[in-house]
This record gives sequence, C-alpha cells and structure tokens, in this order.
Amino acid sequence: MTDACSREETIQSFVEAMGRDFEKESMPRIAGRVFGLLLLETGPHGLQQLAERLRVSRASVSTNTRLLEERGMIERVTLPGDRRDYYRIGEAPGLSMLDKASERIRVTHQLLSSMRYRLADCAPEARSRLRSMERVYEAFLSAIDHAFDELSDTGPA
Amino acid sequence: MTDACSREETIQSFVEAMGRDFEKESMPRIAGRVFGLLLLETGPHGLQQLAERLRVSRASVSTNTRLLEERGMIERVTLPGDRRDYYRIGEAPGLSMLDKASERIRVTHQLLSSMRYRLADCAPEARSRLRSMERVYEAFLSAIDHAFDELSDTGPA
DNA sequence: ACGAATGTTCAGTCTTGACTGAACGAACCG
DNA sequence: CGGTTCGTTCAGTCAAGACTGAACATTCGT
Repeated sequence: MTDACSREETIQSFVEAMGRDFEKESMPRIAGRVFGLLLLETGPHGLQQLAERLRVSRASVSTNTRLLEERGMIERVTLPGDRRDYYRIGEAPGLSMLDKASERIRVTHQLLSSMRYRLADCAPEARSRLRSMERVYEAFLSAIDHAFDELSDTGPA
Repeated sequence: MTDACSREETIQSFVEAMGRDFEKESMPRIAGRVFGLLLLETGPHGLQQLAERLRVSRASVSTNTRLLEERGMIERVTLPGDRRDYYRIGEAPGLSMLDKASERIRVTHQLLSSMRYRLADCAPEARSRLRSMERVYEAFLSAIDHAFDELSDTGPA
C-alpha cells in the first residue's frame, strides 16, 4: 500500500462515527468527537486546538469537555507556567461508562420495585410481571459488576 | 389504610415515570407510557382504549405500539370476529431489551476494533487505548450473555 | 495600564424528532 | 351501496436541546 498511515482521513471518519455513536446514546455529538479524537491522538490537547481541529466553537468544546470530565471519560491536565487547560483520555473511561450504565439501571429497577410494593396484595399478574422485569435488571446489574471485577483484575481500561 | 388499592393515581404516576425513563433512553415518551400501562393492567388493550386512557392521539399509539412490537416488548393480539388489534406485554420484554443492548454494544465495539486495525502498525498508544476500550465492551457483552443464560434457566422474563 | 489570550456563560438560532389532526384505504354492517 | 369503525400515513406544528457568537472575568505579558 502507498500510505500505511494516512491518518487524517481515517481519523476524521472515526471521529465523526464516534460523534454519531454518542448521539445515539443521547449525548451531544461534539462530546463524541472530542472523545474520539483524544482516543486517537497522542498527548493532551488544548481547548483552542480542539476547537480548530474539529471546526467547532470554543464554547462547545468548553461545555463538552466539562461534560466528559464529569463522567470521568477525559481528564483535565494543567502545566506549570501555562495558563491553558489541556485534555486527555481518562484513566479508565470504559469503567466510567460501565458505572454510568449501572447507575441508570439501578434507577429503573428501583422504579419497578417500588411500584410492585405499592400494589401491595392486589393485581397479582401485574406484580408478577414487574417482578420478572426486576429480575432482568438484577441479572444485568450483577453482570456489570462481574465485568467490572474482570477488568479491574486484568488492569483497568 | 383506607384504600390499599387506589390504583388510578398510583398507576398514572408510574406510567408517567416510565415515559420519562424511556425518554432518557432516547425513545418516545409515549412508548414508555404504553409499555408502563400494559405492564400494570390486566388483559390486552385496544388502540382506541390506549389513546383515551393516555390522552394521546391514535396516531401516536399506532406508531409507538409498532415500535414496541418491533422490539419484542409488546405483542399484537387479534380475536376471531373482531377487526381490532389488541396489545399486551410481550413474552419476555426483558430479554428483548438485553438483546437490544447487546446489539448496540456490538456496533460500537466493531467501530473501535476496525479503527484499531486501520491504524496498522503506527500509533501504538492509540492502538493500546482502543484495545482497552474494546476489552470493556467485550466484558460487557459476555456479561449480558451470562445474564441471558441465567434468566433463560430460571424462566424467561 | 493596556492589550492579548484563555475559559466560561448566556441569549439566540437552528436542527431534530415527537406528537397531532386530517386524510386515506380497508373491512365491516345496515 | 352509504355509513362506521379500524389502523396507518403524512404534512405540519411544536418543544427540547445542541451549537454558536458575543460578552465577560481572569490572568498574563509588555
């Protein structure tokens, strides 16, 4: 092949794909692009740098880096003698995502469970259906926990 | 307590909560309400019936029941000598949801993996980060499979 | 002190998609 | 046949929220 590492186009298409992927998870497209770019590029990137590279306003980058930071998917890095903030991929973005998923599931499980309790001793069919749904979420939760352990052993990601 | 089974209000608040919950999963709010109602109520419900009960248009119910049906979360029921369609909770809505989740994860995993392949033998750091992310998704996938088995044994839900 | 650079915030625009009403086709009833 | 009752579809409305540009506060260099 003529160019084993023509990164620019490849990277760009990946970054866009990550943007769309994030959108499906009801997260801002730009957050996905930032995350995707930081996954591929070496070393921390500044806000201005990200804005130019992604052709997006600094405001958007500022907002979305903060979002990603809160979720533990990227980290803010500062250097002595440099006023700027830099961003890089977090310590274990994957685990943060599992954690987030776990949280969401717990909420829905709680909703089902409290509803079943409220039905007290009437509507046995409904209670049974609710219980079944709860079991699914419980299995899902314990599955995530299991994955968590498995990954923490091998080394975090 | 005076009324152990004052269902109406309780049901309504649950139905609305399910609507909001579905919205967080980037699904239409009405789909969540339909699913929530069918979880609680006994026996299949007609389209008109659902529309009135939820105070939404028949068009919305039609669209969203089809969506839920495609996902295997509810079932369409027909009766001999009755032109109408009725809907009830699916055989195993929970498993369908796990299946859907599994599908989504596979897509992202594929995205990461193909990108890593494209990077061939350059950008070792990036490749390593991608590989780490892949491992998380793999663990997640196998976790879901595990949950699947566990539930299929006990009896589907 | 002044000007430039940096990150954040906020009002405003714009896109996306949920939801509706109305129109439609099909199946039934008299 | 009309007249109903279904379910679906489609154009149009509306709301949510992503994104932007401009204004701002802060910090630095000169």
